Order: sequence, then structure tokens, then C-alpha cells
Amino acid sequence: MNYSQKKIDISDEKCPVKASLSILGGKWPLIILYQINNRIIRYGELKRSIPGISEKMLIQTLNQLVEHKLVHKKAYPEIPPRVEYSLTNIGYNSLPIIDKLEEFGRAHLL
Amino acid sequence: MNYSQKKIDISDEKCPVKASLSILGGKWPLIILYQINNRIIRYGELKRSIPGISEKMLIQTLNQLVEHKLVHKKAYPEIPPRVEYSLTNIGYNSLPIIDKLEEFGRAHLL
DNA sequence: CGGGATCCGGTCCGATACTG
DNA sequence: CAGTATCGGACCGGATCCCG
Repeated sequence: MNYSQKKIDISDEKCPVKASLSILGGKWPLIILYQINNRIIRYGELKRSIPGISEKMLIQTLNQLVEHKLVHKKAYPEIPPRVEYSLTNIGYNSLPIIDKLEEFGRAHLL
Repeated sequence: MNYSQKKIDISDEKCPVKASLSILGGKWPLIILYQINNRIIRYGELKRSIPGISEKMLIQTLNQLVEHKLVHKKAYPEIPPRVEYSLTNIGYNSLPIIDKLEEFGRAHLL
């Protein structure tokens, strides 16, 4: 079965930084949130917009983000299937983090 | 619907977000930077200020941060030894990221 | 006091194959 | 099209021991 990939439990204290990192700190979450941004985007297009990610990691990370209510998922009962992803308002509020990350990278790392 | 959707290109290998995550994205880097903040702090006190971290991870992460020039290390040739860590200018510029992380955690995760 | 070195289990993650 | 299932290597990170 799916190991639920629990992020490391550093929540022993109520440190907001640790809490955020436990959800956003992995390899892909912020990249995915950044790509969805203010779009309503289908699975296929999302995958194409993130070169280098495997389907496994994309789905796994998306599911976790849906679990934590940063991402909204809407599936249409059609053939062929269609699934749309978009940010919830919580997810939307994570974008400033990414902006700072981008700013920092641009200023010091490139 | 007709929202202005900014075009995002992540296919570029020099994506600033990825570059930042490659340095800051682990479990401890941001926590450590956050703890050092604008102090000059000795190794022992730093370790005590981060409950749950092992010496191995603290040293390993510190060395990487020194390598990437986010942290400055000053060792005094004394007995017993004394080593002080502080943020470089670059490291200091990473603090806004952590602020956003903290803000987000406080608003949505606690 | 401030580390380094090594062992080792668990987890992450890519590749591949399969499904409705 | 949008996922699921499984395998296996890589790597992270904790525990332990050692050193100047």
C-alpha cells in the first residue's frame, strides 16, 4: 500500500517554521504550487510544465497538498478522464514564500 | 476566468526557485539560519537552541551553509576550543524567506 | 568543547509496467 | 487521460565511538 509519506515529526513544539516545512519542505511541493499559481490546470499540462518530475512524485505530492488543503482537485466523470487542479486560498497564501525563494535565488545563486 | 496568467517557465535549468531549494530545501538549513539570525553564536549554544537535531546533522548542515557562504565560521585556537557562527550578508538575506514561512505556518497550520 | 568517522535502518524517488 | 503498483538503488539521518 501507499506509505503515507509522513513528513518528519518535528512538531514537538508549536514552531510555525517547522510546521510549514513539514508540509512545504520537500523537493516538489513548492515547485508544484508555483506552477499551478492562479491557474486552473489539468493534470497533463501540469506534468508537462514540470520537467523532470516523475508521475509518482507528482501524484504523491499533489495528494498531500490536497490533504493539507493547499490544492483543490476537481475530477469530471468523463471518458477520457479530466481532472483539474487549482490552489485553495491557503495554497494561494503560500505563494509569497516562493516569491522570496525566487528573489533570493535570483539575487545570490545565479 | 480571464485572469491575467503570468507565464512561468521552469524548464530552465537555472530556475531560481530550484536553485534556492537546492541549498535551503533540506530539513535543517532554514531552522539553523533562523536560530543564528543576527547573533554571533557558539556551537554549543546553537546546538542547545535547536532541540532534536543530532550533532552530525548540525555540523553537516553548518558546513554546507559555510560552503555556500550563507554562514561565517570563526574558530579561536584556544583550549578549550571556541567556534563562533554568524550569518554572512547572503545568509542574512535569506531571513525574509523564513519570515514568510513563519507567517504562513502561524496563519494556517497552528 | 567542537567536532570527525563509521555503521546501519528507514525513507525517498526514479523507472517500469499496468489499468479504467 | 489520469492515474496505480511494485521494485530497487540512493541517500538521509540517528546512534555510537573516537579525537585534539
